[in-house]
Amino acid sequence: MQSGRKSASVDKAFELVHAVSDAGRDGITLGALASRAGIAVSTAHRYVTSLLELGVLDRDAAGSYRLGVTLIMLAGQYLDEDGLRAAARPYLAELVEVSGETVHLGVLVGEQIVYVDKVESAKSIRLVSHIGKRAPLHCTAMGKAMLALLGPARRDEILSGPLEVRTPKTLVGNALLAELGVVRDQGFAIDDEENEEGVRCVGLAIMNASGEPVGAFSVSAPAARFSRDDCHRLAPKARAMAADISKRIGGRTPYRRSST
Amino acid sequence: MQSGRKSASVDKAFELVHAVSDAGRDGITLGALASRAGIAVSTAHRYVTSLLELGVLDRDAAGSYRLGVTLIMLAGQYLDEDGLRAAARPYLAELVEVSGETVHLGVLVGEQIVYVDKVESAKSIRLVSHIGKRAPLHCTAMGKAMLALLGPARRDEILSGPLEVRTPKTLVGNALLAELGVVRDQGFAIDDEENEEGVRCVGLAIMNASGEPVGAFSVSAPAARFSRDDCHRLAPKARAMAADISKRIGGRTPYRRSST
DNA sequence: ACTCTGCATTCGAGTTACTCGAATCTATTT
DNA sequence: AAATAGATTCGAGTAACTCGAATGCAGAGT
Repeated sequence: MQSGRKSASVDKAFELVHAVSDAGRDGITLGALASRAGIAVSTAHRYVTSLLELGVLDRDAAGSYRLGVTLIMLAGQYLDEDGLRAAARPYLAELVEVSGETVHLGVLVGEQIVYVDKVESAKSIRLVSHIGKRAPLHCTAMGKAMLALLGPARRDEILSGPLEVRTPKTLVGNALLAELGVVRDQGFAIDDEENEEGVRCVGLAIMNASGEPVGAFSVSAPAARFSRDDCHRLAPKARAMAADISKRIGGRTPYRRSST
Repeated sequence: MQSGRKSASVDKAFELVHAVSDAGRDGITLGALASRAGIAVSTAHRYVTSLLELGVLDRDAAGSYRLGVTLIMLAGQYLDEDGLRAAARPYLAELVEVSGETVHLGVLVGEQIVYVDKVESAKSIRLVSHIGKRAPLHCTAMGKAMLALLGPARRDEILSGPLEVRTPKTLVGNALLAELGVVRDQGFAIDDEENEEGVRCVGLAIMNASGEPVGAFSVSAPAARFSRDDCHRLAPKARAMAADISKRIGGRTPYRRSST
């Protein structure tokens, strides 16, 4: 095998980083790391040495490996430079104003949403959430808004995978498929306690120039004070925003096509 | 040259990532990237191919390279697992309550602070700030709080470097050194518009078991409504918190030693 | 319509820097 | 003091890397 077109070292290094990431709060030892990543201990050690020096990984008091602060710095840089985020910010802020609830911005990554921005409402009950957190597509407002606009092939590929039933109200199978039709028609998605009990959200997708959904935003609030009607009342304004944001990033207007 | 103790590939890959990070909002081309990192274009291409596939880098519409969302996911994971952050959270929240102003948590990385957490005040004038953002040590409340507790050798090393004068009130040279003495004595630092005009902060360091400052927290507010007296009024409570947080992460009580 | 220019991508020869298992070192536990 | 678990170093062998040059591709200029 001569020169492939990518770097095995880089791939393995990030496999290690992900292994550390997956290890969670307790960290992980070198040996465990090596076996998870499927490489020899001594090799893993070599990589880890570099990653430590770079600050991508870190060691805790017990000597276990953790993620390092370099990741935070890079992520901060990413957020500073993210065009979608910059374009969406003012709209999100306005949406918090009019709704009085917390607003999130997410991007589509593989079969998940990654939260990249959040504007919190002044109200006291804070929904715990993190920038960088991931969430599934099928049971969130942002996710369903994007799924509804995805090409049928890609969409079915995602829907055919295992879909976690997170609450009694989570939709899967044909019910979900039907729901996506409704989402496409009305131009927004409602997560009616499908992802987390007691939390209701409205979500809308943002499109790029090729007409693919690249991200979405949502308004989330405790179900007790945020009814389905509230969602519908918010929708016209939010739809105009989704169109504006999409235009700002050079994309198309979402929800303007008929599709299977 | 036989087996060194670290991986050249990993080092170079991250040099590329940093080069992309430094490139800023406009992204960067492969050629420019290669020359900045000091490697051949074809080699850079190989690395970049892997980094793209991993989502660490991304390409924009124009084909320029940008940072990718994988960094956000990893950073989110880091924040979830960060012990200091977990230990400090409740205190920071309480500090926002009592002060009514925005509170930040930062860690010491090299000669800079990296912000890892923020709890915003309800008040409307929002100080723009980002998790992941970096700030210098010599002209911030967090930075001075940590500098004051750093070993003299390390401290002088940092102070002897070039120190940016950011505002008319920024302290450098002997004035700064004297100020650090005051900080050590009183157990907290005040940034009196030294980093940014119109912004005043109180900062306190958090220590690890070896007695080194590993992080700090600060209360920041518009100078107009946050006087030096306000800072002093807040100090006793904040000092108790710094001690508690340090203890929680297995560290010593800060500001309890005499030093040069 | 054609060429030019800038950049991305592929290719192939040469060799560096990687990979692995085993040995050694270090720290913690019994 | 011995045992255990993990980190670190070593050395032989070779896979995967590096570089310059060639090729491919798209947009700008004439």
